[in-house]
Amino acid sequence: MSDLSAAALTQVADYFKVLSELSRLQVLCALKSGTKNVSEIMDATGLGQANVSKHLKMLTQAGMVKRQPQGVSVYYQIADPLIFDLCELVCQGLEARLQAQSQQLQQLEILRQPPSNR
Amino acid sequence: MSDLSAAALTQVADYFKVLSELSRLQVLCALKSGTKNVSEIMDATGLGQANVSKHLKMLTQAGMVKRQPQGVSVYYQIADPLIFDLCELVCQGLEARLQAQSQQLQQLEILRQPPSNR
DNA sequence: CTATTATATTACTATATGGTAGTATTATTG
DNA sequence: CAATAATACTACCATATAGTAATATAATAG
Repeated sequence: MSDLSAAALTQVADYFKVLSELSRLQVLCALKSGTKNVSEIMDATGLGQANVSKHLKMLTQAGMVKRQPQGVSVYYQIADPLIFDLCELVCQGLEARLQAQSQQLQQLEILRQPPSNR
Repeated sequence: MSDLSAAALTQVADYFKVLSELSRLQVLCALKSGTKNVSEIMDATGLGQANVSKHLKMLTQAGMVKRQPQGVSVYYQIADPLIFDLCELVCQGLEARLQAQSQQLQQLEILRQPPSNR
């Protein structure tokens, strides 16, 4: 757990770090429906050009996205569908937690009823 | 993809962000084998006291870890086993990528054989 | 070759955060 | 109550990084 896998854990942490920014998740979501070039990604996400370019570089280096120049523009596509499995799992977890919280709130509501007699 | 789920994507990003640091993954791994108090976590990870405390706070707020004071010490345990499923998936993905890379290296090796005759 | 368009890179600022020393808080013991 | 031990909090520094403006590079059209 300590020495041996510290390097491995670092790689896992780095992978998660790429997925830990709204803008990059937006780029990935924009590519979920299919291949897009940089301009199309900018339109889909509303992010600036330099910004999109930077994020795409990170995503490419992380192996999550594949880059293919085509004429004057460059098309990108999802290279690692695992990403969406991960997001799906996290969403399910968050959803479950929200439901639990709303249940707790309901119970508080019940307790908050003013005493009917006394 | 754009407006509606931006808030949802932010939550997903925040979740990943908690998992995107080596120290926090080390804390989680230390807790994988069972409940531990802060001192034990410090021993297992080699992290400083204030540092562990801060990370534990983040992990608790993210719902990944459960806090239970017991006498003078405070015990923590994994509250969300999903974490390890996520790490497992990422590890598998990284492993697959490494294998592919080593395969590519092998092919390069073959090409690098010096011409036997001429 | 020149102009134009698409993308990438660089330099910079503002912000966020990991680590740590010092201090505060809380529980236990005598 | 005083002393001690375990944990939490605060203030601070150093570093990393998201966003952006300006510039560079590459490909195509004329």
